[in-house]
Amino acid sequence: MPTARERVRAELTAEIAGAARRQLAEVGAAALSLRAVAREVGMASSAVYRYFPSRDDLLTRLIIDGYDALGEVAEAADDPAAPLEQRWSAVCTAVRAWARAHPHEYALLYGSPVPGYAAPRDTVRAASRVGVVLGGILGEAARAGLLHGDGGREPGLLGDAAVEVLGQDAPGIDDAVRVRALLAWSSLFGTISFELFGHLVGSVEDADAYFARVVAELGALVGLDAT
Amino acid sequence: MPTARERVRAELTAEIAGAARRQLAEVGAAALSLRAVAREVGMASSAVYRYFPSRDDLLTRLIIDGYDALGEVAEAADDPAAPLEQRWSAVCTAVRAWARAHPHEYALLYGSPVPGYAAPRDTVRAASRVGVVLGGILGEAARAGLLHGDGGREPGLLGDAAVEVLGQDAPGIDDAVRVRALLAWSSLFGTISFELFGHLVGSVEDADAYFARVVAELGALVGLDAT
DNA sequence: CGTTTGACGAGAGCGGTGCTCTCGTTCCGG
DNA sequence: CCGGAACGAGAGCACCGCTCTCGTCAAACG
Repeated sequence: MPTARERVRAELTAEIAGAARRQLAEVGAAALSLRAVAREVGMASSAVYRYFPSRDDLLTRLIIDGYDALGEVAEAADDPAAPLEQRWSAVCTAVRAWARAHPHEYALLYGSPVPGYAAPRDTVRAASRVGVVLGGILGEAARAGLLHGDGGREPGLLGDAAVEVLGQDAPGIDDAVRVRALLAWSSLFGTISFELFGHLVGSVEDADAYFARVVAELGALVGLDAT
Repeated sequence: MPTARERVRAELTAEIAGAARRQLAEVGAAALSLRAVAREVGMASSAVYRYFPSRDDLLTRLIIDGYDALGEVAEAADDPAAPLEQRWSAVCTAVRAWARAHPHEYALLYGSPVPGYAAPRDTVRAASRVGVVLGGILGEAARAGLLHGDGGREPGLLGDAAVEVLGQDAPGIDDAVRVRALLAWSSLFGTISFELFGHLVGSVEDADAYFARVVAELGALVGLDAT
């Protein structure tokens, strides 16, 4: 049961974060100014420090919110009743659409990390949501017997997170499959980053069609094409 | 024939850029201060503006130098006499090693773009060097008859740059091969970025072994494994 | 050879930033 | 009811990018 004071504090904190998110969308993380945020909400700049100890903490909040927003988009785009390949494609496309709609926010999440590597716990939980959705699809494919590795196991290669997202008990899953899943995940965001950051200018004309091909190629890489 | 004045000017420009590069390696692009660079070279901050019109121009210079350094590393790592798969692996490994040795510089090149998308001409020429090396390997593979697409051609999908790096006249090259080449390129840097930016923490334990597997997987994706 | 012109370096200054400190006010809980 | 904590505002510090002005010095020109 939050007191009235805690309620209004939470509201003001959210209002500051909202103004900061608007600033972020306009000018990007590098140019985001705590003073400008304070002006937008009508406070003295020093008052903002009652709610966020520093500019980096404000950015960390925006990072967490961004991961959550992207994760929600990914979860909403996943229709468990649809065929696996279609689910994979839908989630990838939704992630790309969100990135194109929020380029500065995406750059904050997947571009150069600006604080000295952000706060661990809250950040990683929110950040993992997209990976959980994609991993869930691949895990279901494994349970359907679609995925095949070479049966090899290399202790010390991967971490717990990579093992758990696919489901430990699924048949046909080994380290080769897990590596391909991680690679597909990295490649999805690598492709989106290259598109957004301008590295594909001159090489790709029809970005939509190219991305569709990439998604299909990644699906085939992990083994989703063997329907 | 440069006059003496032009010579000393070029030297001072290079000295400023060198100090800036040192600053960049230490504190990163976001915290790079033109005034600190000026202090390091023993000049007034206003004097630096005689050589670089703005901080963004200084960063652009660092970007171009960085692309050139990385391109040189990639070219030096490519031994044309080696087997194709080994050449591919050697270049990828060299690129990753450079990135790990110069994380802030790498982040400046492949992280969030900081100026309003940098100057076009000089930047893209320097930036393309790594792609040219990788594309050259794949083009040679195509001329050796290793690469096979589906024969399809989708006009308006790709740009001239994607067509030229692989060599237009090589047999067996179609848009499917070119898409896979672009994907492998994006995936290489996506993997390196994920590693450097901390997105693989918890999922990958042995980063070296994981990267070796990824490189092999990407080589197989484009068709280099069919030796 | 003398003069002039232009490049150069230094300094002051402007508006902006992140952040700290102090000082009234206001409101909640014992 | 009253004391302490939370709060907002303002001043101030050090730093930033960038501009402007003003001596100086060297190269180029008559």
